[in-house]
Amino acid sequence: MIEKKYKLRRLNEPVIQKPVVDESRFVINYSNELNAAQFEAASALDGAYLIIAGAGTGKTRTLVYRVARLVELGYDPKTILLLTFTRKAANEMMNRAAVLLDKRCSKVNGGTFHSFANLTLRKYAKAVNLDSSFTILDQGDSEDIINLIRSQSGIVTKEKRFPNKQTLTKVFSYSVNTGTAVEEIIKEDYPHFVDSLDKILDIQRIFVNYKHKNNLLDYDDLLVYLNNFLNEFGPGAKSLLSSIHFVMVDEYQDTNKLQAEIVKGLTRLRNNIMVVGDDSQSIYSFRGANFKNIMEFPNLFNDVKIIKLEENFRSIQSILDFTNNIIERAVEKYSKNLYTRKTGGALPVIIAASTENLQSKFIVEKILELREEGVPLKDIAVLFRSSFFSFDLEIELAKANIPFQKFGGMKFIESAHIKDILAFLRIASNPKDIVSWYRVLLLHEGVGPKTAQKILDELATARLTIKASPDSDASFRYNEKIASLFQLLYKLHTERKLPSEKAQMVTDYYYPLFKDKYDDFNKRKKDIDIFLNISENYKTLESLLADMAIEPIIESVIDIGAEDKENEFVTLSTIHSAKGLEWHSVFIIHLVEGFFPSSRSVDKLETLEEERRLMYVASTRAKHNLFITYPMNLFDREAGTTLSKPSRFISEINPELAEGWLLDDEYE
DNA sequence: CTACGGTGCTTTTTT
DNA sequence: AGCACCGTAG
Repeated sequence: MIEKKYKLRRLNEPVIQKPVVDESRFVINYSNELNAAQFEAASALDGAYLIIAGAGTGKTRTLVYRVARLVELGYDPKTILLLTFTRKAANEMMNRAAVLLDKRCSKVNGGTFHSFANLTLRKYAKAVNLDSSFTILDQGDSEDIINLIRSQSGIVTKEKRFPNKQTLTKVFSYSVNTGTAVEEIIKEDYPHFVDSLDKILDIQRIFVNYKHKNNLLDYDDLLVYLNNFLNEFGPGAKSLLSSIHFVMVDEYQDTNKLQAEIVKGLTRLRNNIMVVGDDSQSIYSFRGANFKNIMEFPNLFNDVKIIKLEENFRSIQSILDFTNNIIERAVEKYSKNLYTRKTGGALPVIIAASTENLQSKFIVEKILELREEGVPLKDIAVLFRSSFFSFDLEIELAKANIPFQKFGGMKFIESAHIKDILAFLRIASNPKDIVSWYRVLLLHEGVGPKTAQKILDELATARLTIKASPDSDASFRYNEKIASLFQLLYKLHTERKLPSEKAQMVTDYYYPLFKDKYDDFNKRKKDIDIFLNISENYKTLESLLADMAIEPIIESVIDIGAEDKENEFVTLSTIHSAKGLEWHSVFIIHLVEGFFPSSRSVDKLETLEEERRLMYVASTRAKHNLFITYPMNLFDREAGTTLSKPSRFISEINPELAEGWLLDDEYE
């Protein structure tokens, strides 16, 4: 803490930087439209900057203005690299900058670490010893492969408990992202598996090999390869870096060690880096993010200038008091002093409902009431810790005919039927993609794991290749169905057609299998239509597949309530997916000890602290109204008991900062 | 070797 | 409540 205070003092030193710029040369009046701290950040040029931006302090606005200003100064927008947490965030920023200045701003090089890695690696594949047609594995794909290895290697015995595929995938990924040895993670977080360590490492080794052999990259590999590419600093990397003049990273508190290294690597040529973040909003530690990253940033670069944004433009005073009270209890943080000029409005409300269903009914009524008062549905959100918390509410909203859209939870591309279709296309793009082969083969009647493996073995020894029909001299006799599958794949692989045409071919082939496989195929069919629509936006199969893996664009329609999803809907969202967004009125539900904070987080200080930051993120989304609800009886399937204690995050709150309501059964 | 039905187990959060 | 794993029938 003492150290931090010292660093902050540098803030007040006179700004030595840059010859004075004549502000009148700009189209935009920067100093007028930004406050002092924002202006300082937005007008920064060369050098390293850390912007500590509290919730609602106009972080995005500041970045947008900086982009516009750099463009106005004559820098080529393509030389500005803007790394954000989601593609959505990047697009939004570029659009805003384009509106602010002109369309030059939409040419800015923006995206997530992963999407940037994807594009870079495809372009410079040779330099990192990759085939540029690599396939990207999402987490489910990785799990499938690990599961395959796990069950085939004969490593797992019934007698002894062995980590399941999710656990293994998590451990490996965490290891890569944080630079921690697998051994350490097992010892620390899974001590009961210490005995199996050797076998776990075996599986990891096989997994790494497997990916390499089959031209597969998982999310972590994208970052690892990019980092290596930058570190080796060969001709390719040099040419890339010479085309990047400014690097900006948003949501820096949610980057991990590997990403920090990449940032360092990206600035090898020019030391121009600006990172923006808020340590109090770091909520991705399960992905290896470490909020200490942001605190260590000043040690990573020379002469880091720290700028703090502290004026909150989002919330009214009573909400700000409430959220400050939550975060004050955090054990470790940069000290910040958020203030607002917005007064008026009511206190946040804490509502106790006797049951979960009553909680839902209350929210429905309140939403209707707000709409009466003129608050559009789009300005209302219901936030929760885990996506299944909203199941009951979804039913009630549907009954009341309130349109809603849910974010977080089941993704469109994670649904089995979409994964099926993608598997065909992935083989067409990368015939070495064994996971997809496996998935596709298993769809066929009469083909189980053994037969699939047999076919794959034939493929591996090249006795079998994708041809119009399987080799007659292959040692295995194939049935007609498999023969027609091979014909399809052959066409997909060789014919020059648009992705949408290929997608259509797959759908035609898949439809009968699909109808057999799913009882609810009618509902799922809509997803397929959506997918066909999406595919029309792409010129190459590779870009379609990469985007589907890296940028989960939309939600499965199965989850969408009413029809007019474009216009008016209430947002239901996990807190994680609500990051960076704001609404006039916000509900946070299920504030029950054991649910939020989750029972698996309360034993360790670090994880509990993260839950607290989650609560902070959730409540700082509210501009005007904040409703926090909890059912007094909530059945916990995992524990098999009913939980009834209000979350510590509400019982700890200074009672003067919120109003308390008790719901009885009048809603019944 | 696959299909199928029963039973127990699991369940944060996401690129 | 939905999926993964197991045992059994065909």
